[in-house]
Amino acid sequence: MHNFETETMQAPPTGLRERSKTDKRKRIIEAARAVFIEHGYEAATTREIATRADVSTGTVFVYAKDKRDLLLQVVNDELDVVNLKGQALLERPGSLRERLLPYFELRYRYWASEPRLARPALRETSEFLTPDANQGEEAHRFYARRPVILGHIEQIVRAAQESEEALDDVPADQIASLIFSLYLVEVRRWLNDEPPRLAKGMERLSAVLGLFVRGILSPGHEWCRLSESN
Amino acid sequence: MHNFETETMQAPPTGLRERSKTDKRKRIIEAARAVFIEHGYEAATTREIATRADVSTGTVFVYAKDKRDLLLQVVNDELDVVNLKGQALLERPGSLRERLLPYFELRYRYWASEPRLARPALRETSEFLTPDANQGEEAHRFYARRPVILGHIEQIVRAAQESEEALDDVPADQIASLIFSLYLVEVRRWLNDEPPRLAKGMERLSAVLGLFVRGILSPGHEWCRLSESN
DNA sequence: GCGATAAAATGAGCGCGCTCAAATATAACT
DNA sequence: AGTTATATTTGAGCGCGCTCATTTTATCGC
Repeated sequence: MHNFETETMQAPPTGLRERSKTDKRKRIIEAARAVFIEHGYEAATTREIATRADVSTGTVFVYAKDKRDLLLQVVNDELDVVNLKGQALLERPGSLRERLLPYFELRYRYWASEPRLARPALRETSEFLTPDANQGEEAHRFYARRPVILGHIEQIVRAAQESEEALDDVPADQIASLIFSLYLVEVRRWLNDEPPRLAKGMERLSAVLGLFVRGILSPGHEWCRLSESN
Repeated sequence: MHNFETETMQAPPTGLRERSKTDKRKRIIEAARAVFIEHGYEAATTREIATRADVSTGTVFVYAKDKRDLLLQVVNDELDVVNLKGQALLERPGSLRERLLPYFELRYRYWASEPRLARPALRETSEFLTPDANQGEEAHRFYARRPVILGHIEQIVRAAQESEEALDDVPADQIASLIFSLYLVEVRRWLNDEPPRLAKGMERLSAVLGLFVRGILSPGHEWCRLSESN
């Protein structure tokens, strides 16, 4: 309580109030991250998160709608970074495989880095959400990334169509949507491995995508050199 | 006194105890079904289920490991029937599409009949779960159906390969697994519609499967007459 | 019939996620 | 500086899923 800060150097453009608010928010989601990883999402208690963030249990729910929202806040910022890196990757040229796999590998790498976060995040977050509004802001942030990702994949597919690697008698967005579906099922399946090995995951994803892609490749092109498709 | 039980037609293998046990089990899962449908899975309380089944709250958890287990008990019996009908369907001849779509339609029909049950059942039940043992008996029953379904699909695919409708340079089980993945994503997406319309669901599933199947069909064959592939 | 024994049902109670009336801290005004 | 108005925090408390020591009930040898 010995706060003699009245003498501070400059007029703070951000009032004390606002600053302590963002401080608190940061403390809370950092605490949440730590506790989720330490005990696992289900076993983690919001009371412990509150204690570690040095706030009361009530305050936690001022900054997050519910426990699930807390989890999504933890991953959302990190996933935004992943998406940015993914976007950067789009600049690089290459075959369908050479562009698609690194794009997904980025995501696999992130999920692998913290399976304790990844598993519940992908579980709590069910397929192609309800457009329902009763979901909370962070849930919307989470789902808002999907059209972005679909856009990226579509871009890659379209490029392949224009270079005539892929047939263009099917709209790129349909192809992108199907590829994304396969990605979704495969990450989920992979995350049940203990632990999820990146190489194994990419291998299986490549196999599945390769199998699909046969149907859209132009004659003479192939997904993968040799027959190491498995 | 007049204990002429020795005279009864047969030795009763079911004592009073066992009979009242199965009675109770039936009452409980019927109550669960009703309450889940009435309030939705999340909002339903085990206390209300207990009351309706005319047992104490504790008894509910003698017959079910937890709330989720209750849900799975409700759907498991019904899904076994669906699987049986699916198996019967395998007898019928036809093209890949003519055999695959009715097979999945059976499942769509079931899920559509009670979306209040379907949504949480497919949500609580995450992708290809951990083969972990800490899951409860009913969860295992649920997942044990997957290899069966995969087997059915594989059978259909293999038949198509043998009739030379489909190429046989890819193992049927890989194809089956991919088709099942697409089904999983599509039902989930469809179940977020309010309400889920069977026709719409089958249309989208057909479109997605059609897109995939291009890659495995023999030249001269097609998934779907005309270009009503959407 | 009547204890003895084992199986099954019970419900008070625990810790959880989450709420909200009240308390407290900050800002604004005179 | 004091007063009022507003934003923020608080924690007792609620209803939930679930447990387990205790009580109730069915079975069996006599």
